[in-house]
Amino acid sequence: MYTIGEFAAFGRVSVRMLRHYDAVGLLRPARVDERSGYRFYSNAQLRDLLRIVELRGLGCGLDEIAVVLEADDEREVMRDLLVRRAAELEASVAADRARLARIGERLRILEGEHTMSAPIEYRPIEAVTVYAVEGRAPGAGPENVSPVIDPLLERLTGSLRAAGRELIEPGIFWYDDIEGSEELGVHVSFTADPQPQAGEGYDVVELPAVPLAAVVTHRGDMPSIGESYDLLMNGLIDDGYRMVGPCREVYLEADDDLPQSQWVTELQVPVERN
Amino acid sequence: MYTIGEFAAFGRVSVRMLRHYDAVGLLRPARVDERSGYRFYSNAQLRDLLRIVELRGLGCGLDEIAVVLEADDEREVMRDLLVRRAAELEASVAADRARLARIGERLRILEGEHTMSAPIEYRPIEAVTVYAVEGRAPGAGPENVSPVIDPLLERLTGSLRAAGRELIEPGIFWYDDIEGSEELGVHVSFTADPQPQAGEGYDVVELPAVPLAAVVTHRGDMPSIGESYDLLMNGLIDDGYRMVGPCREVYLEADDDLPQSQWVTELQVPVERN
DNA sequence: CTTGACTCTCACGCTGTGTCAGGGTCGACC
DNA sequence: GGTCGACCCTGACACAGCGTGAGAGTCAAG
Repeated sequence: MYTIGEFAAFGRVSVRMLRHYDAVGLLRPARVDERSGYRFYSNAQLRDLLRIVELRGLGCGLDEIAVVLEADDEREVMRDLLVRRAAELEASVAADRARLARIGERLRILEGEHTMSAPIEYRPIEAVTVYAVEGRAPGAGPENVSPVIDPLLERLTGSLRAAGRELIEPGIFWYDDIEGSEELGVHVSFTADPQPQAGEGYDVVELPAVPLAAVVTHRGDMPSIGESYDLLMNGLIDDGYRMVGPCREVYLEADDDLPQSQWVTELQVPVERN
Repeated sequence: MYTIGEFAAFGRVSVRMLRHYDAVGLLRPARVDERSGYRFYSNAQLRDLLRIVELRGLGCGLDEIAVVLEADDEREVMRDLLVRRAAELEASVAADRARLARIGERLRILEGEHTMSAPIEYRPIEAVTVYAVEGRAPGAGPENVSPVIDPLLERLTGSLRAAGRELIEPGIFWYDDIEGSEELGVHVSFTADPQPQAGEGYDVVELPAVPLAAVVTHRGDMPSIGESYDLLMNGLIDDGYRMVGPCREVYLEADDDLPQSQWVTELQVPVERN
């Protein structure tokens, strides 16, 4: 029998936490003195405590730990928990890495920005007809969108080749919000023939003319395109415009045999004067 | 001027959050209708909103973001924040990696455990005099302790060699709690000469005899020693004993020219019968 | 005028932990 | 037997960032 203080010292846990574990039913003291309310723990419970501190150290939730402690086949449940937790950790590491990459990009922007001006043009855009495919990204931001783009592009080029059509530059991507969903609609397209023809695996879409758009030309690879987006968004607000429609990316020079650092992409966003 | 709903859609934030940002003073609406209480946002604020969602996405706290938005030299402050955040993320990734490693180890134990029995011996241990050095680890667990061990070992072997003494096997490590601190005392030692002699850079310590200790022999490398500790702790509780003192590790066969997989280490923990 | 979409405030929930206040209990020492 | 210091008790508030819900007011279109 240990007092709560001794017991806490064994597990290197705070007394507060032992009381909390009692309150939530995770680890009830073996005996509670009726008169004083003092908690007493048995050494059989030391084992549970060690489990708890270990699993907590791995970041498992108290409810998950409770399941393990109460399980008939502890090993089975424990293994499940650990495997699940490992998956979560992998995901967390991946997310953090993505964040680090974005921070790196932002820092580069920050260093360069004070020498760069914002060469934003404001001009109308003509309607254009394209062959397009559509997908969905789980959210905004490059980390969500990039992995969706590639398969879409594959699908589109595949379908167009199968239909015997040439790829006509420029490629045009655009994005739109989906009603009542967190997702982002992702559209990948190539310019259509003069007499557009429907076909299997792609849609014929007419992108409407835009009376006024803010346009910026991005020269460089795709990972750094966020830089140009940033410039565009901030610039148009500063210039007294506001976005009124979804954004388009026009790939003016983006051959596969050209290094990405030499690609030229136009970002177009419909705006209105304030 | 946008209503809260429109504004929320732009930043892909929930309406709830915009109200929250208002409440905590992070992003106050440009205008609030006196009669209805409706919030209205200007497009100049769109820029701040974009900053907020971006920095939130990177995991920055609202208070840190507030500092950036209110800063005179935004770029300066922003860079500081990003650099700091990057460091935090690195740390977080490292921590998660460590957790993953531990999970891997646990899973290995779990798979093996059902074929292994717990060959724990219970026997007295004689007093022994050693030459020792002492350090501190920031907490329990191999991830805290390992990085402390190596420098201590270097220091001890260095001092003993400088004093012209041979290293007498076995090496003995032990750990003890430090009063009123989260830290763990870490002691590294080698057996002393028959007539122990004090010297520069090491202490002469007599490890007291232990009336009864639970002892398990660990055969294998150091990373897997947690497995044996686990076995020992759980085994002695099951066998009806309890820990009454700090743990010792005795390195019976641990020459540097022996592969770690063939090392033999004895774990000794003072116990009492319940 | 009604209806439906939107907005308002206020409030509680989650997690795991620290901390503070105000008061009992225990054991040792005088 | 009294006193003191170390320990323990309960209960409450705080944290960060967001979800959810209740009950009520507002706005614009039909």
